[in-house]
Amino acid sequence: MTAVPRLLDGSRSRVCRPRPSTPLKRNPWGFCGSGWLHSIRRQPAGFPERVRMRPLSPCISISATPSTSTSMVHFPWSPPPRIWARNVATCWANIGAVSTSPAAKPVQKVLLLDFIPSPPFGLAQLYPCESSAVILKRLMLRVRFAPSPTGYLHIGSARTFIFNWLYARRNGGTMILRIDDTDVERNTQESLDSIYEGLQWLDLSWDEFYRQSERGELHRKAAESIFAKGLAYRDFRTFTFEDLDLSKVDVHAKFNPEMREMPKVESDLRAAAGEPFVLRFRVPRESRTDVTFQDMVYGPQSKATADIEDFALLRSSGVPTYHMASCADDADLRISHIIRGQDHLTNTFKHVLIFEALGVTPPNFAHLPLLIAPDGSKLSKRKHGPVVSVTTYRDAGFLPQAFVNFVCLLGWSPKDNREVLSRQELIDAFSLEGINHSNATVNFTEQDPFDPKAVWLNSQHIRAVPVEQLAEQLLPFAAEAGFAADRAKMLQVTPLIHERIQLLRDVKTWADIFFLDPLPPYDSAELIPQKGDAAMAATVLARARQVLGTAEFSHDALDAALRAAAAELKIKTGQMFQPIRVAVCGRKVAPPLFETLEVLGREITLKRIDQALQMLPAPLRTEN
RNA sequence: GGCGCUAUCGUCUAACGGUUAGGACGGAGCCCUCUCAAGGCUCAAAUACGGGUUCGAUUCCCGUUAGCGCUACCA
Repeated sequence: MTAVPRLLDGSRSRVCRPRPSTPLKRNPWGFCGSGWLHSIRRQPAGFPERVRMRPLSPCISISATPSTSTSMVHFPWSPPPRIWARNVATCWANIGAVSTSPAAKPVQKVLLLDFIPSPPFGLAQLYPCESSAVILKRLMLRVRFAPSPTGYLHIGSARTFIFNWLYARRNGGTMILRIDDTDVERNTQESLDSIYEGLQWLDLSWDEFYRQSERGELHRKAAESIFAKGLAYRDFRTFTFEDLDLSKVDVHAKFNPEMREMPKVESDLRAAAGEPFVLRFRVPRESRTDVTFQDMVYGPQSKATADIEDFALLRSSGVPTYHMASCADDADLRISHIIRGQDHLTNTFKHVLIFEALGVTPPNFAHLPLLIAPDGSKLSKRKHGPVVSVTTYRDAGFLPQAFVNFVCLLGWSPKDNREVLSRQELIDAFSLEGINHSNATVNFTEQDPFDPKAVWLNSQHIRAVPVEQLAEQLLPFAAEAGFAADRAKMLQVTPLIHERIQLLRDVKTWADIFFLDPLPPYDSAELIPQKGDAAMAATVLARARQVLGTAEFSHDALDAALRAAAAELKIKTGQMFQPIRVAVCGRKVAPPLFETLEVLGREITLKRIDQALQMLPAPLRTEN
């Protein structure tokens, strides 16, 4: 009970401005009631229409007028329970960055003890051991994925999204997608499209959307406020990245004493004269010896202020740097947990300083071990090409759930020896404690672009897909392979290849025999059975032709008839079946024979046997 | 160069300071079987190195080595 007001007392800075709330026209979850939809997912312009039309999937939404005493809250984790709660709307408006209803009054003392559940959906049912304070904390949990659109979505960034997403979904928090597109020159629309495309394929949702380029004003204001507090200074020197020799340069050389200690009058004068400058953070070195924070994965971290250079906040063009923009946004959006790649671990010391300068308590940090290539280098599109792109996996016929499964196992483990996990199982099992500290290698080669474990996981997930659904998913890959496949035919074929394919594109190599006519040419030597000769092959096929001319084309009937024929010819079943298989499939490796014949039908079967017979010398009369 | 992070089979990983160091993928072999796949069984395969602390170290501490990251008016 004491913890809650502390969370609500407004100790965090309120840089954000209220956004207008949207009147609720149609409640996507089917419960009625007039009121306001407090969580709106803003859609970027040029957003793919299909995604745009999907129902909102906000993490929490409250529908009620804040003035009424009863509100309804929707929790997104499944199964979605509905909980009656009181005063949550005002409470949320007060604490959240999502939106502020004009009618919402700041209520300091909103206790979630007011969060009185009424039957049949009691909080006790949901969280038998948890207090309201814990639940409030869950509601306030906000994570973000902040890619910069400078290339396609690759496997590493997808993993970062997924870990954020799992954490939000596991704990009932809010997932935010923020495009960090401040570097105008390097950003491309294609890259943005690729990110959407990848996330859409993976069926990963987010609850709020922002574009950093639209929030420049906020970032600049934040930088100004730091400058106003005397925590930053103007640096009028100019040098380029090329001037720097990283192997020799010493941070101490970048303290810029002459700029750092420049009298304010002089600085103001030169700025007023229009001299360009970079705004640098004045890292406090006198008042403290080190910067510390607690990383939820790597544990306590600390670094001497003497080893942190006076980094830039604003470029000479006035455009905020990444550090500035990112922190200003994280503060404004009330990000509670920053989950990102370990390459930002050392940057975090700077970020902590920025948050403090902004007067904000730094969020929680969790850094993820990096994904690296087999040669130990960081995954990069330039060096490793499309093998690291998410769309490459999609186009090869990975199932999104298998991809997510695979990627989660890189640097994280449920610790109970489970490997094949459904999306829901991942959500249930996910925790930051399970993340380990060392980089993980994605095992790919030139010849084989996919990690064998990813392929195996995919085959496992394929086997879990119902036949009808799999057939449907196979259709585009069949079309890609040039097969004239329709639904009905595919439905017949799918069971035969279901547990033989590892990637959806394998339909091309396994199912061709059902769609191609005539068969691609093959070597007639293939027709000769083990321990047999061409004569035996010819005999077998001639006999098979007779039998199949009359037999009923069902599995059991074919089984009985062909086994009987083998016994009659006094040869092994294998010797009997193999020539038939090759005649019908054009190769030795194929789905089981009787099922195959059944699907192919009498006409095609006989035609293919005839063709095979023509490739062989005339059958010998072996009857007597 | 400085600073930070990391180190278990080929790869992904498990192991309150006490295990014959476990599992999975991949590899090899056997069984099953109309080929393939699946399934069953078996095998090979790891605590980077050197010092401590401890009755006992994969685990804690120090050093070495190696890898990665940051060190930009990139993100």
